[in-house]
Amino acid sequence: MRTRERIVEQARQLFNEQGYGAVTTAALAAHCGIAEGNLWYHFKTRRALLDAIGERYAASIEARLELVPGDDPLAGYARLLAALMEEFREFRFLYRDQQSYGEHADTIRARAPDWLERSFLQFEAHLAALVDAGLLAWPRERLRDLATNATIILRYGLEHSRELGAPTGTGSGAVRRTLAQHLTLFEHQLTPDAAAALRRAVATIGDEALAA
Amino acid sequence: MRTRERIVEQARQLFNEQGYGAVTTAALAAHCGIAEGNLWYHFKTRRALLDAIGERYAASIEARLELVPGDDPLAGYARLLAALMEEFREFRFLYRDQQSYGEHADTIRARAPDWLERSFLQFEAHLAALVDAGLLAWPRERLRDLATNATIILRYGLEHSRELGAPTGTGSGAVRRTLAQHLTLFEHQLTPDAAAALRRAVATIGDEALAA
DNA sequence: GTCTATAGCCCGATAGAC
DNA sequence: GTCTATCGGGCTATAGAC
Repeated sequence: MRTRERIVEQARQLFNEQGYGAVTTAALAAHCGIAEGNLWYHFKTRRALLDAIGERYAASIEARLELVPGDDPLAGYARLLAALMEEFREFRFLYRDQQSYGEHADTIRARAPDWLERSFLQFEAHLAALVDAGLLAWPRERLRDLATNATIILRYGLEHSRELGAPTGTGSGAVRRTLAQHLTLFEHQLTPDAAAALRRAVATIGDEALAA
Repeated sequence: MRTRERIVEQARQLFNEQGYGAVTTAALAAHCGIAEGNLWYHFKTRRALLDAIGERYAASIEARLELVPGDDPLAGYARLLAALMEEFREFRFLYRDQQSYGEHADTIRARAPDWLERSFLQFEAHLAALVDAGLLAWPRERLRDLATNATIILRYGLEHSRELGAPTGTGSGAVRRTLAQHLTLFEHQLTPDAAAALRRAVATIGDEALAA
C-alpha cells in the first residue's frame, strides 16, 4: 500500500539529486530499502514510475495556475513567486533532465506548452493587477513581453546558477538570486513602497527555501 | 588523417540532432560510413571524442568574446548577436544535454563560469556603447542587470521554444523569435532609428540561420 | 507483497587480422 | 588505418519461490 508511495517520493528525491539518467533501478531499490524485484511489482516499467511522478507534477501546476491576484496584488504576486519556485525545486529533474528521459515523458511534454502559455497569462494578470493598483508604471501593450521575460528568467534561474558554477541546493541562495534577478526587470517602475515590499517577500521566500 | 576530423564533425551534428546520450558509437560509426572499431582507433574513449568537440567549442567562444563594439555600436551589437546565436546552434547539444554527459565534460564545465562572466561584461560593454552613442536611454547603474537579463533570454531562447512545443531546427524561426524577445527588454528605450536598425538586423540574422 | 535469481539486451571498449 | 569478431559489464525487466 504505502510502499508504492514511498517509492514515488524517494524516486523524486533521488532524481532531483543525481539526475534521472544517473539513477538506476538498483540504486533506487537500495535507497528505498527494498529488493529490486519489488520495484517491478509496483511499477511494471521505469516509465510507469516517471508517469506517477508526472501526475503529482501536473496536480502541482494546476493548483499553482489557480492563484489569482486577489485583493492585495503585492501579496498575491509574492504567493505566485513562492509557489513557482517551490514547483521548480520539487520537480527539479523534470526541468533539468529533459534530454535524459527521451520519449519516457511524452504525456508531460505534450501538456507543457499549454502550461507555459497559461503561466504567461497568469503572470500578465498579476502584473496588470499591480498596474491597476497604481503600484507599477508599465504600458499595457508591453505587459505581455514583461510577463514572458519574467517567466523565462524565473524558469531558467536555477539552471543559470548551475552553469555559473554556483550551488543550487537548498540553502544555497540560488532561489533568492533568481527572484532578485527577475525583479530587476521592473522594480525601477514600482513605487518605492511596492519595491521594498517585493524585495522583502523575495528574501522571505529565499529563507523558507533555506529552511525547507 | 582526415577521418578523425570527419568523425568530430559528424558527431557534432548527430549529437545536435539526436542528443548526446541517444547517439551510440555504433550509430555514429554507421553515420560516418566506417566500422565501429575504426572509431576507437581515432578516439580511445567516448569522452575523448567529446573533448575534441569541446576544443572547437572553446575556440569559438574565445573568438566571439573578442568582438568589441567598434566605431558603429549598432553594427557591432548585431555582429555579437549573430555570433552568439551561431554558437548556440553549432554546439546546441553542449547547452541542451548537460545532464547526459555527467563528468564527461568537466573541462568544459570548469571554464563555463568564466565564459559566462565575460559574456556579461561583453554585453554590458556593447550596451554601454549604445548609451554613449546616444542611441539607448538607460541608466549606467542598471546596465549590468540589462546585460544579464539579455544574456539569459538569448541563452535559453531555443530551450524555451522547444518547451513551448515549437520546432527549433534550422529555418524554424526560433532564432528570430529569441532575438526579438530579447529586444523587448530595451527597444522602447532605443531611438526610433536604432530600434528599426536592430529589428532589421534581427530579421537578417534569422534569415541567415535559415539559409545555413 | 516481497524476495532471489536470472534472462536478455545494448553499449563502450578490446584483440588481432589485414 | 580499417576491418571483423567478441568481451565484460550494467541495465531494465521477468520468473517463480516464499
